[in-house]
Amino acid sequence: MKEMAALSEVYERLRGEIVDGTFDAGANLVELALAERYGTSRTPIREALRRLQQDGLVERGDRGMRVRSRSPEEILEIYEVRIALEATAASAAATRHSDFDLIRIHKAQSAMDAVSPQDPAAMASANRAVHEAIWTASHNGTVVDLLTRLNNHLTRYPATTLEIPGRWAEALAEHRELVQAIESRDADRAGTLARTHMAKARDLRLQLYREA
Amino acid sequence: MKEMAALSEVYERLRGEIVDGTFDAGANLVELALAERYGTSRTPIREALRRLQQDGLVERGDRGMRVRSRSPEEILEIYEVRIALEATAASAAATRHSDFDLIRIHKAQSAMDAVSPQDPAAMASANRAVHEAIWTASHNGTVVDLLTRLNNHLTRYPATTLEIPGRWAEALAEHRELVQAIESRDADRAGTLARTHMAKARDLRLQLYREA
DNA sequence: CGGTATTCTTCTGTATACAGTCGTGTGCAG
DNA sequence: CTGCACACGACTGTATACAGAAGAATACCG
Repeated sequence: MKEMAALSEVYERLRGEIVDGTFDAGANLVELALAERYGTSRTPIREALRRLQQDGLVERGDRGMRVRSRSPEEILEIYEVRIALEATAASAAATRHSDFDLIRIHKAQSAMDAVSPQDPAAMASANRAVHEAIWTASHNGTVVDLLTRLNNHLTRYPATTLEIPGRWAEALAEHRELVQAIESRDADRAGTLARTHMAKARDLRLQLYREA
Repeated sequence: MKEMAALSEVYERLRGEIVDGTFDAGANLVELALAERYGTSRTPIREALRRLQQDGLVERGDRGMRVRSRSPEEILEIYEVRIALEATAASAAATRHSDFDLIRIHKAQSAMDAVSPQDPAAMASANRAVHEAIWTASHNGTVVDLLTRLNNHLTRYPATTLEIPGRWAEALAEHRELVQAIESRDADRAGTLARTHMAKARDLRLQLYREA
């Protein structure tokens, strides 16, 4: 195995392991332990931690850094922002999409259609791919960037709303409608559909909290 | 002079000097030079640079870091996002503001009324204070955080739209209307007003480009 | 046996050393 | 005078050394 650029390498791995729950919320991140884990010195670790701090994934405790934990209220706050940004992305995509953007969106959509509704990981990732294709079609790098980061916070909480009975089919239908609006360059409609699509996701998340 | 926590100290100073134009766009940031400038070693400098990189204020060049420059297109992209987020903040503020939030907003507003329309720096900062008071009233930390960062990118470009003849009075009027909507807890109206207020700012920015 | 003071350990923040890279300038040959 | 090669200088990426802070463990005294 070749030694990679430890700089972004460490950042990506650490981010991944925080998002996928390897380190759970509130866990103390000890630099030396991480250095050993990733086979580097403390220096690249510290830089990765600073970047993650800026992402809001990690915060300073009394002693060093720890994985930031998010209250249910904060999760809902994040959804509120995501709703607004997804709507913005969708209507921008309706206005500015290229022909190739549509190809990407359709591809992601068919992939999502083909996923077995029994495989939560595949479902989550296919769903995400569709959204990302739409973001890209917005041709607004800032929107893409912010939505990508928000997702780090939302995917950290395992239970996807897509696993709720009936939600998968519903999401597929909502995507279809949304994509259609984008294709026909109806910006207002695309924005509205994206908004209600994401608002539903937020409500379902709330539902999950209610039941738990 | 007491030696401060160099960690966040250096980050803040460097961010400030990038935003206010001390280092202009595209400038090469040499670690050793910065270390000398701030009287520390390279270590805190590097960590500040990593955080700024994550903020999008700085990017990796072939050789080290340089101040990221933004094309006019990108500036407009950022406005697009800001419009959406300001609308979100305003309608959230209408829904969730506390009594004290209103006090803060009114204070900022009177301060803005009292500013001489001859002093661009004071105008910009008073205007910003009003917006920040509204952000705070949204009680959505994520929105506040994102808007704060977007502002780093927008304030970097000196010419404020507020200096355009007639715009100052207009902005004051728009603020008044917006605050009124927030006070009367009319979320839809607050969102719409914020949206058009910011959209106007974007259009004026575009106007500035057109003339330049 | 309980509480408090003190030492010990651990870990971070900062500085510095070292190696590798990239660009640049200089010297040598044609 | 020009082209190429080589060497030098400047900077980053990575590792490590050192000091100080904060918590934990322990010992001492009531």
